[in-house]
Amino acid sequence: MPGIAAPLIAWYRGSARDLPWRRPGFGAWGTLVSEFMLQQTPVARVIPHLEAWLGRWPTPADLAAAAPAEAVTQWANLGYPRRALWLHRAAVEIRDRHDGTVPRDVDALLALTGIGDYTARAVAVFAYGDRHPVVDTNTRRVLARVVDGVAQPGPPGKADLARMTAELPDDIGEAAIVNAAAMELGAIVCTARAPKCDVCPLAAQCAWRAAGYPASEDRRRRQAKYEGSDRQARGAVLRVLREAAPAAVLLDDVVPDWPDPVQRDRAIDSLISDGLAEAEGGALFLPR
DNA sequence: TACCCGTGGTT
DNA sequence: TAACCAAGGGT
Repeated sequence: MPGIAAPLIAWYRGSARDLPWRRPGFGAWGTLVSEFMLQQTPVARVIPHLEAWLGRWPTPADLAAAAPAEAVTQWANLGYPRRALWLHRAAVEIRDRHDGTVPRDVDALLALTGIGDYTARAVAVFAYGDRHPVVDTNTRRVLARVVDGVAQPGPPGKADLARMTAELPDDIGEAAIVNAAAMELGAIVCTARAPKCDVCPLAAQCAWRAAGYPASEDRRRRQAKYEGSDRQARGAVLRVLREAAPAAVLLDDVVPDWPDPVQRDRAIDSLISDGLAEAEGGALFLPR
């Protein structure tokens, strides 16, 4: 196995997308915000929201000084609004525990609300240039194909970090590029559907290609239907609160014609439980 | 571990 | 057009 680092680095230098968070001097806070937004939301949808967010709150302290409601409102339709709440909490934690500076230490990053294995290492590597394995779904798919010879990766786990570490060059700068390049390759070449193997820098050494592209047994759970789901109900309720903010909305006026009133009430209760809404005096509003 | 959590573009 | 997919994390 010749190793994937050298061809990945060469390919990345010539083919990587020009993305805002890759600009020199983008800053650790910008990187952190971008990573929150990129959790399960496509790049193209993130970019305009990211720039607006950083324009409004250029530092963690700026966001920490705002009400959670403002963060949830600014999050708009990016989806998974708990991320907005968690990003706000992380900003408060950064202000209170780290003197307003995004921490560099992976364990300190992991201790922040809403930051897990991927985001913690992404900040440490892309913002601070340290040497850690950064493993996202794209990286796992690339390794599954090139190294394991299977179409799709198994379930994510701690072992992913060790196997990515094994692919990283000793040179810190090169290690950071390999992390970014594996993600980038998975995002634009080694895609889930219709991979572009004719332009892949790893095609010559790809075990999946050599094996004739065997299909993986599909152990993936089908994504739950959105139409009629609790998630849709929550989304509808939260949209009303966002559009009314900072005003509260009478409970009777919160999606009053929702087809299933029991589901509507369940959505409201779960939003309150998550801290995304508060109720008082028969009215519902975003957390202040 | 399995499941839950939004939204909109693509096939 | 219904299903798939998207730089995950918390519980």
